[in-house]
Formats: sequence, C-alpha cells, structure tokens
Amino acid sequence: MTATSPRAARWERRKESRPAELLAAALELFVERGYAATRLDEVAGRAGVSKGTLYLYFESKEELFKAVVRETIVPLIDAYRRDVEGSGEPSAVLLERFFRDWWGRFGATRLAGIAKLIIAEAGNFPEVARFFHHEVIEPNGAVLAAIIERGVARGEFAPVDVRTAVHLWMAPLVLKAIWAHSLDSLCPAESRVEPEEFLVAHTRLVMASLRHDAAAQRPARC
Amino acid sequence: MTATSPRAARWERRKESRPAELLAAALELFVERGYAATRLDEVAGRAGVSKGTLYLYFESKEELFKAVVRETIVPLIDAYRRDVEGSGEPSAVLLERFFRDWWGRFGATRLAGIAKLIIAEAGNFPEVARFFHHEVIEPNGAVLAAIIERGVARGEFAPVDVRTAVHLWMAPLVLKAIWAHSLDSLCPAESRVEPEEFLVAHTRLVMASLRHDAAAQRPARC
Amino acid sequence: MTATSPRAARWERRKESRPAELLAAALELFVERGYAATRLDEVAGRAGVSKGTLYLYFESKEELFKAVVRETIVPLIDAYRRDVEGSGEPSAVLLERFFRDWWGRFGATRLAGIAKLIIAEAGNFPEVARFFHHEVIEPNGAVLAAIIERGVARGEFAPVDVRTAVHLWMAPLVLKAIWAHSLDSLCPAESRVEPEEFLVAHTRLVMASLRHDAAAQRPARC
Amino acid sequence: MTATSPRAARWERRKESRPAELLAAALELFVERGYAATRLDEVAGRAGVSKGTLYLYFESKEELFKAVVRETIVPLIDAYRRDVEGSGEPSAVLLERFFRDWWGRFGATRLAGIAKLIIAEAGNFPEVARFFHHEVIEPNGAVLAAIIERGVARGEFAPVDVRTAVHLWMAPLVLKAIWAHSLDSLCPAESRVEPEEFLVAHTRLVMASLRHDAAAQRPARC
DNA sequence: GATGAATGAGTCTTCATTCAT
DNA sequence: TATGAATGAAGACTCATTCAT
Repeated sequence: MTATSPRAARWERRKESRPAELLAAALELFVERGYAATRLDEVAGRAGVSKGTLYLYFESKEELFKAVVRETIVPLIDAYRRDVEGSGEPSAVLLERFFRDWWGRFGATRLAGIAKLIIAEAGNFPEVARFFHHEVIEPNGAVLAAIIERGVARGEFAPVDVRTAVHLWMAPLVLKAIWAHSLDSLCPAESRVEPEEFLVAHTRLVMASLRHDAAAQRPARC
Repeated sequence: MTATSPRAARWERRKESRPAELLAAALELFVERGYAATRLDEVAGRAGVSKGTLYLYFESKEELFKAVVRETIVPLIDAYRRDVEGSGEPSAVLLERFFRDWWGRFGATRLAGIAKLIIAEAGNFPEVARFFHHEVIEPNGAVLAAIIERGVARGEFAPVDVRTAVHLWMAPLVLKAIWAHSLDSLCPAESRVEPEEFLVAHTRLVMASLRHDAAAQRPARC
Repeated sequence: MTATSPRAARWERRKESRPAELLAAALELFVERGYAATRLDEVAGRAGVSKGTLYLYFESKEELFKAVVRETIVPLIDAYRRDVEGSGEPSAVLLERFFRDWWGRFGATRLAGIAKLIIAEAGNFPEVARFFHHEVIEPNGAVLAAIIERGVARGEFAPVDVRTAVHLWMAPLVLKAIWAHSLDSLCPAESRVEPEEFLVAHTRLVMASLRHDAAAQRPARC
Repeated sequence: MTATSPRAARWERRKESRPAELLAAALELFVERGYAATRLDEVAGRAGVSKGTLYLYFESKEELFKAVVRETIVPLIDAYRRDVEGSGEPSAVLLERFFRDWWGRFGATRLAGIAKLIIAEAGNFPEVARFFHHEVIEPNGAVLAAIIERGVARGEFAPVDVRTAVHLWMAPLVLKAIWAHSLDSLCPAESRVEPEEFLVAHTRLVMASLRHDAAAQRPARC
C-alpha cells in the first residue's frame, strides 16, 4: 500500500517496473471496446509482447483492468492535488481557470476515456466505479465547491446551492469529454463544436448565472 | 414466469407478447452490463423463456441488440415528433417546457439507458451509434435549435451561437440521465442531486444566460 | 410385418396411409445432403406440412431415414423379383437385357440416390447398410449370377469366376448411377458420357470377355 | 497421447507435427461419418489434443475439411504426376501397369476414403467436389486416355471411344475403392472379392476388349 | 523474464423433439 | 389431425489462463 492514498486498501500500486506500454495498450482498448470485448491477445499485440507476458505483470484480466484505472487516475489526481491552491485573485478568475485547467488536465486527456469506460462498466465493476467516484469525482467536486463558496463568501457570486452547481457546471465539460471517446469519431464533423469554443461558451454561461442580478432568476423579457 | 395466466408455467404460447418481453429483458441487461457481458441465457431467463426461444424472434445476439435500440427509440421519437409544435407562448416558456418535457420523456425513461449503452458500445457498433445520432440526437437538437432561433428572432433572447448552445444546454440533462444508469446507483445518496432540483437549476442557468444584459458576457463584477 | 419379406423383422412397413410426400421430400434431401445435414424443417417444408406433422408419421429422424430407405427399396425389389424369369433365349440376350433393365429400373431411378446415400452413411447406420446389402445388392447379384451360370452351363459363355464377374460387371453401372447424384451435376457437361452410350459400351465390354477365345486372356498383339 | 515422447501426457508442444496429426484424425472421421456427423471434439480427441488446439491450426470445421481434402490429395497427385512417363513397352503392358499402380497408389490408400467422402458431400461442398474433379479425376483420366490413344495409334489396340473407355475402365476400380470405406466392413466376408483377384479380373476384362477381333463387337455365339 | 502452444470452461447458435392449441 | 411455439441438449467456436521451453 502506497503512502499517497491510505484510503483505498485494495487499490495499492505494485511493481513500479510494470511496463507502461501494457497499461497504455490496455487503456486504449478498454476505452474503445469496453472490458468484455477487449481481448488480451490484442492488448499484448498492441504493446508488442506476447500474451503470456501479460501474466507476468497482471494476475488476471480483471486485475489489469483495475490497474489501468488506478494507474491512470492516481498520477493525475496526485498532480491535481498539488495544484489546487488558493490565491488572492477574484473568484471569477479562479473559476474560469478551473474550467480551463480541468479541460486541459482531464477533459482532453486519457482520463476522459477512463470516465467513459467507468460509466460503461459501472454495473460490472461497482467497486471500480466507487473508487473513481471517491478518488476523482468527489475531490474534483470539492475543489469546484471551494471556489464557489469562496466567491459567495466574498460577495463576488450570487448565492447558489453549491452541490447542485457543482454537478450542473461540470456536466457540460464531462459530457464533452466522454463524447470525444464515443460518438464524436463517428458523427459528421460539421455537427461538432470545437472544445475551445465550447469551453468559452460554457464559462460564459456559468458566469452569467453568477451575476447578482442573474439571481433574480427571470429570463429575459419575462 | 409472468403470472398473467394460470396456465402451465413451463410451456406457454405467447407469440404476440414475446418480442416485447424479450426486448424489455434485453434492454435491462444490455444497459446494465453492456453488450458483450450480457448472456443470452440471462436475457431469456429474465423474460421467462428458454434460450432457444430467443432465436425464434431474433436471428442473433447482434440483431437482438439492434432491435432493442431501434424498438426502444423509434416509438419515443415518433411520439416526440407529434408533440413538438409551435404556439404563441413566449419562447422562454417553450424553452422551459422543452427541458421539462425532455426529462420526462427521455431523461427519466429507458431512453437514458439506451444512451448510456450507445456511448459505451459506439466503438463496437458504429452504425448503431450513427443511427442513434441521426434519429435521436439530431432531431432533438433541431427542436431545441428551433426554439432558440424563435426566441432570438422575436427579440426575446439575446443572440447566441445556436449549435453551441444546443450542445451546452443539453449536456447537463443528458449526463444526469446517463448517470442514473451507472454511477448513481453505486454512490452515496447524499452526494446526489434530485432530478427536479437539478432541472430547475439547469433551467435557471440557461434562462439567466438569455437575458439581454447577460449577453454582455461579462461575469459578475468583472 | 408384411408378408412380402419375412426376412427383415425390423423393416416392417407401417401405416399405408403415411404420406408419400414426406418420404419423397425426405429422400431428395437425404440424398442431396446426407442424413446429418438434412433438417426436418426443410423436409416438412418441401412436403408442404409443418414440422410437427412429421412426428405424426415418424417417431424420429432416424425412423424417417429408415423408412425412406425401406419404402423406396422394397417396392422396387418386389417388382424386380416378379420380373426375373427364365426363358429360352440365348444367355447373351438375357445378359444384355439384364444390364439394360437394371439401368432402367435402378440406375436411372431414385434407387441410385439411395445407393449413394447408403454408401455415405454406412458408417453411421450400419444396420441400414446391411439391410441394403441383403435386400438389394445380394438379390441383384444372385440374378446376374444365375444368368452367368446359365450361360456357362449352356456353353454359351466361357467359364468365369461368377462372384468376381458379378462385382466387376455391376461396378460401372453402379458407379454411373451414384455419380449422377454427386459429381455429375457439378462437372462440365463435356466430360460426361451419356448413359445410353455408356450402357452400350459396357455391354460390349462384357460381351467381348465372354467369347470363348477371349478366355485366352491375351491382349491384342501379345 | 501418442507415446512418441516420454514427456507429460497432458501438455506438449508439437507445433511441427500437429497439423499432420490433426489432418489424419480428421480424415479418418470425415470418411467414416461424413462431414456433418463428425464432431470436432472427436477429431481433437483422436489426435490427442483438446478441442481448442484444433483452432490454432484451422480456422473452422469447414477449413479443416478443405484442408483434409487438399492435403491428402495434393501430395498423391504430385507424386503421381512425376511417375507418369512414356516408355517403349507395349501399350498393353503400360495399361496393365496403370491399373495396378492406380490401385496401389490410390485405390488402396486414403484417397479412396476421400473419394467416398466427396461423393457423399458433393451436394454440400460443390467447390470441393469440383476441386477433386479437376485435380484428381481429370488428370487421372488424361493419363489413361493417353495410354489408350498410344495403343490405338500404334495399332496395338482396336479403336475405341476414348472418353467412354476411360469412364468404363476406371469404374470397377473406383467403386471397389469406395466400397472398402463403406459397405465392405459391414458385409459378410464371404461375399467379398479380394482386391488382387478383382484387379486381375478387371485387367483381363479390359484386355479382352482391346483385341482387334473383339472390336467386332459381337458377343460370343451371337 | 519471455514466449506461444495448449487448454477447457463458457457462449452463441442450431435443431430434433414436445405439446398446448 | 395439424400446427408451430417452445424447449434444451449438443456442437462450433472463443478466449482467459497455464506452463514447458
């Protein structure tokens, strides 16, 4: 059990030497096809080793799957935790940066694939889903919540229900990230929206709702 | 198994109702476990028939899968199309009703499960994913786009990029719907947000962004 | 058990009412595809009845198979037996007529298909093969043997080993008959020989060997 | 299972020899039972491997079948082609040797089983049947035809219709060969004729027909 | 460590057979 | 009698896992 996360006993990291290529290949295929439809033969093939070699590093397909999730997530989370720090800037700036960072750090990375994978496999691997929720979703939500609370406390934002806001504000980014690993590659390009454009619009949307007069909650002209 | 008739349990002729029962059982399992991890044995079992009976109605597992998607979607879409009509009401009312209807019609129904399933299986069944995109996502987006354009044209809404807005505004509802079929059932209840509450907050968020002064696109206090 | 054949106890005929269409359809398919590859569904379909109806007349696929063999063979054999009678004609005439009759009665009829079928299924249905041997091959050979013996006894034919001659002389006709149900339909027509032509040549071949001077057994010029 | 090596019985690596062992086992069973009635389990069992191992070497049952046909035939044909050469001997000697060689090379070998198999499965595998016709039957017929033509050209044989003669003269040997794989093993030994005896009689029959005076085509005493 | 041939439990699929109608 | 929906045992095929090399 590593020292970084005393919470999840079952999710300890093992040999550091474990070939990253195997995990990378497995990640790609699991994301692309799902757990059951991914064949270890192909994972091995894509990593350039023989099938038997996989078993030198992972006890079973299921352990490989868990390792992929764990090893992909943990470094991201660890790095993330180091970065989230207060500052004297306006909360709106923090918020805007939070969204932009999230996209750069998570939405546009392999974590997005993991998210899709976990949504797909939650029913088959509840424990993995819970791990993901606990290690990724909750901490991330906590950071966003802290920014919101800071903004409200400092009178910068209109008061909101924080828990709801966290869900509501994350959703577009999360869905966009997931989408990139499923339908986007299959659908006509002209119906897609560029991430940057999407990100800007999303930020604008959130910001608009935070203005104090927005709290009046009346749509225009009504 | 379904105790609708007092006849013999083991052997029953029900050609009429069989396909629907099989599709319902298959839908549940496909959504819960994904395509590959769903055993036809179990589908049959859940529908109260033997494995062989499945093959009287569906040529193969893949055909069953496609039928599940098609038969679940088409009636919903058909009903939906009949309902989408103009009116003299303010666009904001239309919009609000659109979101609420969407949730009632799609988000809270089995279509949400299908959506999750298709996201998960897009890589394995690209044509099914395309079908879904073409039959569900696009038409739905078109309706929302029409409402937005109407609002803008009538001067009720501030001008927006319609395509982006459609994606942005649908995302929270869609993700909420998908979530209900994956992580929600596994995660602590206290971290969840009630759909009604979420819907209200979402509507408020969108409405705020539509006020003409919101179009100034400056976050509060900045 | 019918009176016509007291030998084969297990091969008794049953209900006369048994639809001939079923047997005819089954015969065609069994000959064409073999026992295992023939589906009862298709037999029923070709006979224009439902699958269940087959079971009103035959206890199982195997019984159907045996019935096909039995019912096809027995009438032919019965008719055959009535025809084989002595006469004052030269043995060569008898022999020639025997070959021609055999072809007309057997070689060009469905019996040829049965022969092919039994050769193919002998390993799986040894009992059926034995029945065929006993009811068809042996009696037929006996008739030919009688003709040969008559010819030799009357000094018309050079002496031969009767058992060998029977096999040797029947073989071309039998193979030709079998061929008609397997390779002939698939192979280029120009490589085929017309039955009539073949029959004539075969008769000539046999006749040549029966001339007394042929018994010298020296090929030409040697 | 094959006790060639003293190593572990259950687990053995023999990539080199496996295919041949599998083909041999498959040949036996296909010939004995036909295609459909042969279980891959049994093929594997007879070859001393597990079912899955078959699939390391052959993609499917059908491919195995085709491989059996191809691999059994091709070497025989190849060897055969190398042997067929002219000589200064009398054509009658060539002809006699042809029959005897054919029996030794084909009639008494596994090719006879293949022939039976193909006759039985022609309807289900027409392309295999065509392959057999093209690769075996036709070339073999061509060799025999060449001998006949040579004999006629040199005035050694009476003129005959070559195509008919080829069919007619091959038939007894072919049927005898086929018979060995179907009815012969089931029928009383006393009704059988030894191959050697049969071969001699057959040769004699053909030779008799080739004498110039036989060409008169009148049966004895007629 | 690395390999890949071998294994066999598990799935999809077929089809002979049954039986309520 | 006739039907055809339903059954379930059996067979082709897959693939995670093992292990001799």
